[in-house]
Amino acid sequence: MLSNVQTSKTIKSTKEKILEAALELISRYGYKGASVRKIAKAVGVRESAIYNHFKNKDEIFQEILKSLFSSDFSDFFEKKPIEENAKKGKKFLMEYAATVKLATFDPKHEKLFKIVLLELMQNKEVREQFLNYFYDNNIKKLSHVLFLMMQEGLIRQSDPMLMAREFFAPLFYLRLEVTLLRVDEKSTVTLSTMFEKHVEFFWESVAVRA
Amino acid sequence: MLSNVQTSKTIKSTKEKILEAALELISRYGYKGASVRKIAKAVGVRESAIYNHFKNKDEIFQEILKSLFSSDFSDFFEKKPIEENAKKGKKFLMEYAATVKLATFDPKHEKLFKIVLLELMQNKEVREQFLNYFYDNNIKKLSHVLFLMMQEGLIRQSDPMLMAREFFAPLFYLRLEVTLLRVDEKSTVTLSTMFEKHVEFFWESVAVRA
DNA sequence: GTCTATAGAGAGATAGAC
DNA sequence: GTCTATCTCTCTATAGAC
Repeated sequence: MLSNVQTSKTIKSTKEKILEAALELISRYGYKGASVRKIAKAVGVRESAIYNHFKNKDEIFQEILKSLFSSDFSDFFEKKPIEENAKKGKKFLMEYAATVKLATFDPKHEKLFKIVLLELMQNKEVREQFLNYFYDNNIKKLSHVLFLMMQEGLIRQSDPMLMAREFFAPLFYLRLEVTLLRVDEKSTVTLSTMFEKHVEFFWESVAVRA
Repeated sequence: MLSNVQTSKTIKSTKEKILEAALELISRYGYKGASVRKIAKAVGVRESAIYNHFKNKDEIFQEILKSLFSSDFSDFFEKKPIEENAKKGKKFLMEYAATVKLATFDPKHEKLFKIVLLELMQNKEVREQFLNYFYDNNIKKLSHVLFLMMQEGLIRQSDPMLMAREFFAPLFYLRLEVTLLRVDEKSTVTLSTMFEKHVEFFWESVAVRA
């Protein structure tokens, strides 16, 4: 697990250090570009020492893969019953967008997102996790909430699945753009306000006026 | 230029063959994964022969880079004056979506799109071309058309730039999903109808009812 | 568990014969 | 313009001493 890496004062084991260095390097250079040499150097050990903790390079990557899609929204939908969320209407969508925005600018999540982008075309596992993750955790659950909102009469009738995609896609594209700009350390101020603007526009598009 | 590669009956020069093989291999394995060895093998010559046509591997990639963003929409906005497009309303948006759909399923464009995805995080040039291309050729020009549609009273008043993003992002996300599915030769039938559905939904969201 | 040393494969690129 | 041969570098991974 990479989750308790940040727990301060922890005396990191070599294994933890390897995972940390690998995450950093792979998010920068991709799987191929992040050589065992570079990882070892970043940790401060010899290459051979790596193999005391992992069978091979791929096992390091597999360990990181586990945390790729586990964090962002794992408990976003769980913390409150979905019916409650639906009643909140626009407020819920704002919270959702805020969660995406947070993940976009959070260093750890940013690294994981970069790895997804880097390996999406190369790694079948990443590809399938990507498609499933966004489908299940975003489109599918979103569509459920939207369906309930339709029943509440808050938003207009439409295909909930389609509507969920329409809500989700601009957030994804926004996240992609921000991530790319940040790679080159370019300003993202214009884009960072777009998360909220998107929700406003979307709500304007679907809300049923009383 | 890669543009006349398809001209049938052409006796392809070695240089053309190299570019063709490189396009294929890079779109599959990325720049790093497409080694000069593999390219030479695909062409049917020795590695050293490659260097008679290109200074180095990077020069091959640069040649391909040129065609990355040149094709899709280069003349889509040019063939008709923008004012005419605006008057067509929903019909114009349908044509636009159809163009994206066509590019999504066209083998040549698909390869180029894959290369963009593969190198987006690795190559600064690709990154900048990506951001500029989608901004200029899509968001910016789209926003112009949408602005005119607002003036015609066809659609509701809003920030044209924001609206252009809202129209564009779902198409991009759709293209991404389709491309990923096709890598693993999975069915894309459900998604392929989404291009039109998106336009319907969008129009429903912005159209001014008479 | 870390080190040195090394194997073995694959990468990009060049020299020189034909 | 293509070939053979070769150089040099980097990569993943292992053996064996400490």
